Amino acid sequence: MAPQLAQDDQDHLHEVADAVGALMEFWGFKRAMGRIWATLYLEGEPLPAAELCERLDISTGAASMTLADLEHWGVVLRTRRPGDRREYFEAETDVWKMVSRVLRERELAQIERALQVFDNAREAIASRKYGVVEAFRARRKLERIARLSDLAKVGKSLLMAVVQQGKADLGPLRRFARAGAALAGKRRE
Amino acid sequence: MAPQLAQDDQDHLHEVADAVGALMEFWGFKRAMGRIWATLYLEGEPLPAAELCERLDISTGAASMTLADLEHWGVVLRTRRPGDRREYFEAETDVWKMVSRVLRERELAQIERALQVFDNAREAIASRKYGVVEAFRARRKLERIARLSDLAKVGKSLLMAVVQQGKADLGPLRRFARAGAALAGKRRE
DNA sequence: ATGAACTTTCATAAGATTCTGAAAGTTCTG
DNA sequence: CAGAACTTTCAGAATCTTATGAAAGTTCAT
Repeated sequence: MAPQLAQDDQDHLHEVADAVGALMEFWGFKRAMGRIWATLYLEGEPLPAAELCERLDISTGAASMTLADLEHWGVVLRTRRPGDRREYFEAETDVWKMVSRVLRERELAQIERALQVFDNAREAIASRKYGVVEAFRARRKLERIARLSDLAKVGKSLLMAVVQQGKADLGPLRRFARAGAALAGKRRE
Repeated sequence: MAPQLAQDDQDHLHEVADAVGALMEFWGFKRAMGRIWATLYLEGEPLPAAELCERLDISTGAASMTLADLEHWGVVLRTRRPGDRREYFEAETDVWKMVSRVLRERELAQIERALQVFDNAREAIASRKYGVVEAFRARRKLERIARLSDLAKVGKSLLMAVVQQGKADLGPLRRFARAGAALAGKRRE
């Protein structure tokens, strides 16, 4: 009803889309990805690209490319309607699926890469003979690289655990989350 | 011993510094921050800025600014030596302290901001009267924003739990980490 | 106080990323 | 199969980020 009363809603929805955009940008994606996905997600029904261009004030080119990215990450899917030449886009609604995929494919890969380098370096340093003076420093370097490895492994395991839990069900994760919240002493909501 | 035999070591250390730089960049910091911190961390003893400029091939300006950043994040500290006019820089060695501070001050803040927006929007939409047709869509939007909130809250609680655990001791976290690793079924190391 | 030794600042350059929009490419309908 | 309706591509523009290095600012031994 009252199409111009709904303007307020539009504003808020737009803000939500921007917030998601900011989060995504923070996560190393393009801001536009978050904005488009959120818009589709909130809409709940497939929208044509032109509609997104208008709502988000982006060019057709940007929309096309960004939608391709989103599709590639499996968070938006493309559908057609009989008798309509346009393509419609719909948001993947299983948010956890999206997040865990990113964790798996991006964060984990990043950590893995670093671990590789750490191990290489450790091996190389360990397998060399040093004079008495250098030996001390070399030992310290080894020890510190080992600690970096440890940290990376903790991170890796955390990620794996989170992804694994979430794969089966969001439930267990929620429990963990609640425990954490209680621990840290939160207030409202 | 054999200063040019040590070249290999230098290469590996440089790689480690770059790996840390990449991780930090991935986390939304400047790559140079990671490179400098790692160099100092591996060195184990305070180094003057000029040394860093040379080793990492960066300008004095970049070194100065980046070191200021690192200092601001509390991951590098600045010391002086009697009879030496230069300032020496040393890496904070409590890596966990660094990470948890970032989690607390940055990631958490980011999530908090988004939660705020989500709640605002929910309230605004909920407190409006809709016609029968719009009511359906509004309800769906509400429901979806709520789910975004849920996810953000899970993330927030995870972060808080991790930070909290780590504050007391890295030990508990390690246990969690191992559990996760076992769950996910890893192989070597 | 002076000035040599360092450090910080900041305008400008360099580099990287993202956006635009028109041209080229597709895909349907009639 | 012609052409209208859309979509993709991509070279260039705009924007954002990071680096440079010379000038200005400090600090300290004398």
